[in-house]
Amino acid sequence: MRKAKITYHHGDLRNALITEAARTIQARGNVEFTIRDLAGALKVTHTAAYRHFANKTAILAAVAYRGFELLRANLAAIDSDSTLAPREKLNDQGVAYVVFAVQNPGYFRAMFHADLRDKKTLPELAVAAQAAYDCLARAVVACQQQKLFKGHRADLVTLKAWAVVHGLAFLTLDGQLPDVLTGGRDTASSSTLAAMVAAVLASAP
Amino acid sequence: MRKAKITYHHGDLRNALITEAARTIQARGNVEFTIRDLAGALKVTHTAAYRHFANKTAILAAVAYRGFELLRANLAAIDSDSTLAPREKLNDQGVAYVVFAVQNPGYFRAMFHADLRDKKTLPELAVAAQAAYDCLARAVVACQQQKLFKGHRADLVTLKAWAVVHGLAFLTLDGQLPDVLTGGRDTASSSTLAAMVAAVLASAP
DNA sequence: CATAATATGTAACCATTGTCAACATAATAC
DNA sequence: GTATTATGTTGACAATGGTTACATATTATG
Repeated sequence: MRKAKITYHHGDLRNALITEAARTIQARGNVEFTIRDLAGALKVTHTAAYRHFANKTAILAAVAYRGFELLRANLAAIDSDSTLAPREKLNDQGVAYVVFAVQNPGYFRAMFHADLRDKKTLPELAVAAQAAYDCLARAVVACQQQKLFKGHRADLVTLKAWAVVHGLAFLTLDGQLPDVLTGGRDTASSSTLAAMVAAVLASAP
Repeated sequence: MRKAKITYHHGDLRNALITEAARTIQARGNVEFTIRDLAGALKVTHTAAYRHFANKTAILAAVAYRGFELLRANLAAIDSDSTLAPREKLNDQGVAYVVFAVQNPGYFRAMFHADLRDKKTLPELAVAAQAAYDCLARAVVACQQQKLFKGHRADLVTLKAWAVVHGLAFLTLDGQLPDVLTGGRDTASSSTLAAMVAAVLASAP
């Protein structure tokens, strides 16, 4: 559970704080944490955090950044899998998006928090977000090169694909899924969830 | 901008507090407000709020409840419009969902906040939410009675329809829409937004 | 080993904020 | 007109929580 290199007092307080912040957000279900609680969980004084972050928002930004990186890595793995057809890539990426959100709600919620909306001041965050989006966009373009989605604008198709999984992700996280769909099963199991998401994506309209 | 009946000191402090809370949430972009700020904006002492609400969470719940009611009313109006074909109803409801969210972000964000997730303790909130969902479900069933979406499960189709618009709503609110889509235009104009949403919904897949 | 650089701890400040108790006043009922 | 209730105010408490200044411990470096 702890970091790798214990080279100093704590070892890797910066990363530990990010991880703990994500954990806290996940536990509370909303983007709220206190520096003091993070530090307390790591057996460190709360002011130690200021050696690694300028302020609280910087911690949140770091959580979001790592989240975008993780998501991008997941999507990129599918994108670069040469055994998959374009349509499969698109579907798999959609499933992966929801699974990521459900398994990493702490990161996912941070990624879309209002305090980080001002992308101009957080350029690297915008880059990371764009990189993840580009994976999805590539899959759509590949589909169209196979004459799929004919007559549809690629950017609109991409946005729709994103919107479905983004909506599914938040509905799941916010406990809004009708019971009929989960069948009482817990969405904690990623395979169950993946099957469910795939079924929804395959549905009309 | 003020309430109708001025029968007492403030007139209708309870409703005014709800409205002001929604306004504050909208302005801040996240579900955060203080009782003191609400009261201050209404030229009332902050403790006056306790004459109408047990605590802060009760205010939030009232905001969410009114939100679900407003949304349901919007969707129900489309649902009961006999001049519309089932497929049109479904589309129009989808557009209406996003437009509602963008025009009433204060209510919309409250409706899905973590503090209200415990539906068991807030039965009337769950009822209001279900009523809104049922409008959408009815449109899907009507479509299927016209042999649309053949071979697809009605509940999955409904969920997908909900997920798309829910995702679009939050992406728009959170400022995640790629510029290419908005074309630099502001989503504040509901007609522009409606056209955009309709285009996305009409896209594959 | 001495010293600089880095990381963490101590202590305190101070603004914010939810909540409560006691009191005051306006609206309504009888 | 007086009693009653609904509504709003005053004042205060206690907890929270971000932030800073300064002291101390640990490690790296030469």
